Amino acid sequence: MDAFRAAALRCPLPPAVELIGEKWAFLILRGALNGLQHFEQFQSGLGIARNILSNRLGKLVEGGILERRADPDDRRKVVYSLSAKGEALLPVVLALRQWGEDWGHGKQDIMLADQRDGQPIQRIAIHAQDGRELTLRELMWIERTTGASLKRPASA
Amino acid sequence: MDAFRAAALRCPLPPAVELIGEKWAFLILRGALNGLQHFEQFQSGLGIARNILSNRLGKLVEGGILERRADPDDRRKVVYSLSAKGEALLPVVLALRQWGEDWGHGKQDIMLADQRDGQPIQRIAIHAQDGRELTLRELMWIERTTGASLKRPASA
DNA sequence: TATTTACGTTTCGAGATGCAACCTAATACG
DNA sequence: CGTATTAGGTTGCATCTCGAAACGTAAATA
Repeated sequence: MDAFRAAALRCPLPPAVELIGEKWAFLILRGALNGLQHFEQFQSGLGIARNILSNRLGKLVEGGILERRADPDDRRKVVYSLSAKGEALLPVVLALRQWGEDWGHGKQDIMLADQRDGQPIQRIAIHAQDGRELTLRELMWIERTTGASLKRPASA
Repeated sequence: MDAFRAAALRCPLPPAVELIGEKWAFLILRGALNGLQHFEQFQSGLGIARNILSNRLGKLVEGGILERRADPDDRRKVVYSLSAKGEALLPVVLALRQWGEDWGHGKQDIMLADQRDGQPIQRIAIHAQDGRELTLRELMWIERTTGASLKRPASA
C-alpha cells in the first residue's frame, strides 16, 4: 500500500534537480531566458565567482541546457544560448518567480505578456482536463497504462 | 534600453532560490507533497544525511514552507507538514518533474490525475489570456502599472 | 527497570564555494 | 608595428558545506 510512495519518490526529479536544482544554475538559467549570452554578462549580472560560473556554464552545456559557440563577429567572445531543452525550463522558472511574488519575496513592477496583444500571461497552475484549477488535495496518482487509481498525495 | 534587463534580473527569484533552489530542499519538498511527515521517513526515503536533513528541515520551517508540530499520538514524533506557502510550490515541482520526463530523465509509470474524474492533469505551460500556449519567443515584458511594452526576453 | 524508537547534535574528512590574482588569445589604439 | 584592453577562463587559498558514523536525550514499550 506504500509502493505508490516509492514510485512517486523515484520520479524524474533527482536527475533534473542535479542539473538545475541549485542556486547558481537556476539564476544562470534565468539570465539566459532574459537574454544574457556572454560570460562577462553573467558574471557581472549575477555577481557569481568566475571559477564557479565557468564550472556551472560547463555543466549546463554538458547537460544540454545551454549551447556554446564562438561569436562570429568577435572571436574573443563566446555565445551561450539556450537549447530547446533549456527553453523548456521556462515554465519552471516562471512558476518559481510567480511563487516568489505571491509569498512576499518582492512583487515586481514588470510582468510577462503575450506579444500578440500585450495582455499579461495567465498564472501558472495545475489544471484538470476540463480547465478547473486543482489543488494538492484534489489530486490522485493513477497508473499511466491502466489508469488504475492508486492513492492521493499528501494524505498521511 | 537595458534597464529592463536589470529589472528582470532583480526579480523575486533569488530569495526563492535561496530557500528551495537547492538539491535537498527540492527533494524534501517533493517528499512532503507525497505525504512524508516524519524525520525518519525523509531520512530513509531520500537517503540524506541526518545532520543535513535536520538543517534543511529547520530552514524550510524557518522559511514558512513547512510547519513543525509534535505528534499528539506519540510525543517522540514530530510532524512536518506543508504550509499553504509550501503547497503553493506544487506547480514548480510538477513543472520540473514534467520537464524531467520530457527530456529523457525517465518517464514514470504513474501520473497525477483529477480526483473527480480520474483524468490526468493538463501539462503545465505558459498560457495567454485567450488560452493559447506561449513559447519564449512569443513573450514580452510590460510594465505592471501602465502596461507599457518594454522588450522581449532572450532577444540578444 | 531496561530497551527501543524518534529526533536530533557532534565530530571529522572530503568536496564545493568565494575571492583575488594570473594566463592566453583576439581586438583596439597610437 | 607595439602596447593596451577585453573576453573567457584557470590557479591558489581560506572558508563553508556535505556525508557518514557515533553520541545524546526524551518518550514509548517490554
